[in-house]
Amino acid sequence: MLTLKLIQENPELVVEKLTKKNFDAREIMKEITETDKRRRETQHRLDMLQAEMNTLAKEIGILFKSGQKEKAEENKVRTITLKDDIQQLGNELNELEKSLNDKLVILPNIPHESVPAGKSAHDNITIRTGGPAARKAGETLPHWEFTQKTGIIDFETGVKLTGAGFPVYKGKGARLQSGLIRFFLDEAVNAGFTEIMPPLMVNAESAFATGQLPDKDGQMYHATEDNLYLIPTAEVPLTNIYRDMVLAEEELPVKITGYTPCFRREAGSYGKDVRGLNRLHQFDKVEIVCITHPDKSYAMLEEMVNHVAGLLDKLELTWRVVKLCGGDMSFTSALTYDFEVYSSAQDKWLEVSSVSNFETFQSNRLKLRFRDPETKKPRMAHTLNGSALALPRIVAALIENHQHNGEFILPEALHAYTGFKSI
RNA sequence: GGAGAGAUGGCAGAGUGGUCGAAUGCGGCGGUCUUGAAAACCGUUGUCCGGGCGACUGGACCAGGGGUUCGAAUCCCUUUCUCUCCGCCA
Repeated sequence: MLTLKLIQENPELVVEKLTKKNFDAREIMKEITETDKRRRETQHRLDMLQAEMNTLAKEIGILFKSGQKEKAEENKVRTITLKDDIQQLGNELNELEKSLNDKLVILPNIPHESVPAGKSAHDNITIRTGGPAARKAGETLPHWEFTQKTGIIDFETGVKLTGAGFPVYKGKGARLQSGLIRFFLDEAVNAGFTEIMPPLMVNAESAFATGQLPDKDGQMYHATEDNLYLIPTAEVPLTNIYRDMVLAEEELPVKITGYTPCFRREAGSYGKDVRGLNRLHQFDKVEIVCITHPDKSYAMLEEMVNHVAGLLDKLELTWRVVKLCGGDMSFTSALTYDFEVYSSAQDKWLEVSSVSNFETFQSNRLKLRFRDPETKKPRMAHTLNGSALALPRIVAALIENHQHNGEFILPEALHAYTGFKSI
């Protein structure tokens, strides 16, 4: 959520910057400005009435104490209309505030100035590449064939147990999963992140604070009986740890990591893009989350990008980093880098990580602040997060790029984690 | 799941209808003293929303929501959470 202050002080700038996200904010901004103006006026009138009421009540109290009952009763009569007015204005104010909030919540985050204009993924800009040269397309089996042949991932049984998109990992397939998770966690801890094991379900308040609600309602599994949501990413519980907090400046930057399964309904996506591991309802991911001083968030973003690049290098995958264009960025992000790895078997780039700076967009909803030592006042911190990494497509890419004569040879970095070198 | 008790400022803890944003202690910050520090003493000490160029000023906030009352931290209802006991259980 954008801060009201920014909107009040510079509405034209907000409109202009949001055009990069292909979001026409003119109409909504006009409404916000008007609603805000009315809200302030109403607040002011209400405050005055309440002040009057307070004095009156105080006077009545004094009159009663000094035994002037008749005079007190006289004053009481005057409070009746005041009370009505206060009630009515209070309702008006509530409605204005609600209406204002409903409008504010619709506005996406303002993109960083370096974000390229564009409509779709085609307009993203590749800024870095790494890893070995891509293999020739078609040399290897796609992962869904390889995993079926070797029996390490059983999609059919997943369907039997739960439904499509819930695979069962078996034997070396399961060992590969748990090994990768520990590998990613170790790497994150070595890079200074503190490991957290959060709950896998969150309440609506948490889902709202990180922006999943109301924007992505319907993408999360919802346990209606208890009104809890299965987390679509560890970002939700990890970031919400710091909801409603004022941190000391020395506590920054916060660097935390966590492994969780992630649950996504993925309503409406079918077809060949969802084949095999490409899109699942439940998948494993190690997430990294940072909270920084506003001046240091972009340096942190680079650090996170380097961390992910290091992981992909150790896994000996062919990767590239793209800077997302305005049209392809998420609602909440100010700047996002996507990592993609090349799969020769599928002959395409698979998105395996997304690293973003949200600046104060999440903090504002989270009420996540730090105390500025200069002013001694709370000030909003910046939040960032990234996948480091999401497993399924990494597994797909590993299998599809590291086959030699029908055998999947694991990258050396994983040997200690899996206890075997090939499948 | 059943019975009972409770939720107050950064923390501990008073306050059971009026002048209470809230005693007191601890902590924090500033100062006096000191070569420096400690101790002692003095002062200060939340957040949010309005109004004002500003000094300053109005309002809200005692877990959340609703109610009673001229007036609620205090009374009533309700939700959530915590604790104790019982039951169940990995």
